[in-house]
Amino acid sequence: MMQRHTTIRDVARLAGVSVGTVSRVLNGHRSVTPETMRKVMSVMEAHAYQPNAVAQSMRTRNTRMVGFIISDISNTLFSSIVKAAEGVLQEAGYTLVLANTGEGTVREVELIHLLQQRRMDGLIMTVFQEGNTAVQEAIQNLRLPVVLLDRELPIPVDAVYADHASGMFQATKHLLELGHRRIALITESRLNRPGRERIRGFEQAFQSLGLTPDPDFICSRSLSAEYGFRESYSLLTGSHRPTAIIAGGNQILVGLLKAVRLCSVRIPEDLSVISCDDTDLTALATPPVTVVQRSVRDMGRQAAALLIQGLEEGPGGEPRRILLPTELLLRQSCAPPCEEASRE
Amino acid sequence: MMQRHTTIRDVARLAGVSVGTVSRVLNGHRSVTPETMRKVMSVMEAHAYQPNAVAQSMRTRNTRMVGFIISDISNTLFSSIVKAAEGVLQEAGYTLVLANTGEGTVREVELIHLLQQRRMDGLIMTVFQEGNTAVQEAIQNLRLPVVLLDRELPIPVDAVYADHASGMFQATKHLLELGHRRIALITESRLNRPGRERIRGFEQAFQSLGLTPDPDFICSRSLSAEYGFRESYSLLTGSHRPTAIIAGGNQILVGLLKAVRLCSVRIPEDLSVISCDDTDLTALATPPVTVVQRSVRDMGRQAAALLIQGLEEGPGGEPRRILLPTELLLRQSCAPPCEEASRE
DNA sequence: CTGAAAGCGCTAACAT
DNA sequence: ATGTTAGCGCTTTCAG
Repeated sequence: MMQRHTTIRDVARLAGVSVGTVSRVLNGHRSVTPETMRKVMSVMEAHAYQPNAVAQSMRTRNTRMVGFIISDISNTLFSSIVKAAEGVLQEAGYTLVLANTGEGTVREVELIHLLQQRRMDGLIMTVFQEGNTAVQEAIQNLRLPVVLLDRELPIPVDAVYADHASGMFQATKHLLELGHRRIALITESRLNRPGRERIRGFEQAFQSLGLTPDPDFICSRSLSAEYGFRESYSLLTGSHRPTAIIAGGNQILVGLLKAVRLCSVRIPEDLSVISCDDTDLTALATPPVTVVQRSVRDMGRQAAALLIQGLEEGPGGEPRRILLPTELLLRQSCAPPCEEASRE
Repeated sequence: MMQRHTTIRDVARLAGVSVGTVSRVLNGHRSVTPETMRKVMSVMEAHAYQPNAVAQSMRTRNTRMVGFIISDISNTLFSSIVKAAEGVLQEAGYTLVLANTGEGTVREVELIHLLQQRRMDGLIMTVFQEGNTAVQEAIQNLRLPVVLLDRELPIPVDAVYADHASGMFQATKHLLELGHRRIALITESRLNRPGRERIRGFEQAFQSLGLTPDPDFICSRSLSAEYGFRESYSLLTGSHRPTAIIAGGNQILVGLLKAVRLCSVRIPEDLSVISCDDTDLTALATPPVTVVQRSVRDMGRQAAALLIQGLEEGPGGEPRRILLPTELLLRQSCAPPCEEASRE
């Protein structure tokens, strides 16, 4: 399907030099006479010569392409990370190859292999389930620089983490200090780092006051909006209602707000709400939602920077781990629990 | 940086056959004895042989990679389109290469050339400004299947459009029928198809009732949230206030809602609002926002399908254009204008 | 049905 | 400083 393009030989012939010389011009070697250089360049210009990157990759054994494997690129969190990473990569001369897994572990392994066949120089990814050994193996056999996003695997691999525990600690503490005791947390599975860390921060906040959270109020099975809705709905309509709910993820918040609307619950009078990750929705909801925020831009940039570092330094060396801060951004979705609710 | 991988020669040697035979097995040629095949396959298996796609591309002159050039992947509209397109492409054995332009026309041309050097089989893109001749030239010289998203260029190229005019017509008509006359439209520049079409639908709705829209109420210079805020704010604080505002894009709505909040304007009592494209925000804002909706999923899928078709059929043939429907989704952000406002 | 060999476009020695 | 040449890993004639 490819057109017949001008090749380095065409340029060489037209400029009256050898292919080696053209190649040297192309790669900016110093040992080329200014005049020869000029001659070659003008031929390239005139024929709009585009070096064939595939052939270059074949020869140099690197593609300057980086694979990005992600579960759902349409999630604003991920797309923001991708954008930031792509910016850094582009700057460094790398091109980003995107693969969406759609939350399938099988697909994930397939895509790792696919990108390996396509000879990516490195990979940035966030595995679907940390515990999956097939994926772990695939990554380990890769022998490529890999950077994990918010995932902790028992293999030596670079990673960028967000400090979810600390953010969740602050969020929970905030609610406790407002007087809440019946606080629910809806977050993704503890089988992945973010879920685990959030629950840890949540429990620690209770413990710091000598309290213990109600285990029935910790819902951690998925990060989908659907799950957020289901859990919120059953919490809000159950007999033992929480006075505050923390949504551990932007999609969970979407489900939570749907349930809140359906149940005609008022925020913050009837229910205090805190979410994780700042989005258009949290900023513009009524009332604006207090969130545990972090810089997704930093996450993407750091991941890309880490990968590039790994690419340039070559294999070996201790795995690098970067922990990015989170902080509580107060808005208007939290208030002391109403007396009636507290008395229940 | 690449590891020394098992090659087709290794496999051939180990299986006691020639490289040609291994290649035939790899490509599923019928003319291979079942036994030879088995032998070769088992060696491949044993050594986890991964054919080098770069070498294959070099030889076959196609990469099975498709470039996707977009201005802002973090915009939920675009990331949803990318996701849908990627799904279809993956299904067909193509891999998506993503390039974010960040709204720079220079960068756009550079990226087109970059992806050309990397020998993409095809391109899906949405140019930043239709009028830019440098980009038009770059696309035309590409000699590759290209699919444009919501852009109309004076060159023969496939494209997928949304029927913005029709949706905007309905939206405007809806407001007019509620009694609004001072309706403002904030949308992107008419230099691009969506802006042009939206304004066309807007004007036609007025004309269908023998009316003419106030030209001061048509703001069309950008699709950023910042622009949406600025225009909304000056509309809402001006002496000649609109009773309804239509946001021509999800980011413009973000700006509009910020201005609404700042000005303490009530929706829909003081101001009716309609937006374009359904998002979490429009569904969960208070009140939920009436929108001109369309299937972004279809847009991505159709673009990918069109490209694949172009890839398989080869060059030549009339450019294909697909028009996707839009429709008005009524929610609670519109009401008749209040008397006081109407009298002004 | 299978092997041998040419060559895709480029880079990097090695010569000169 | 520049030319010559050997591959990179694969597919595809062309023979046999």
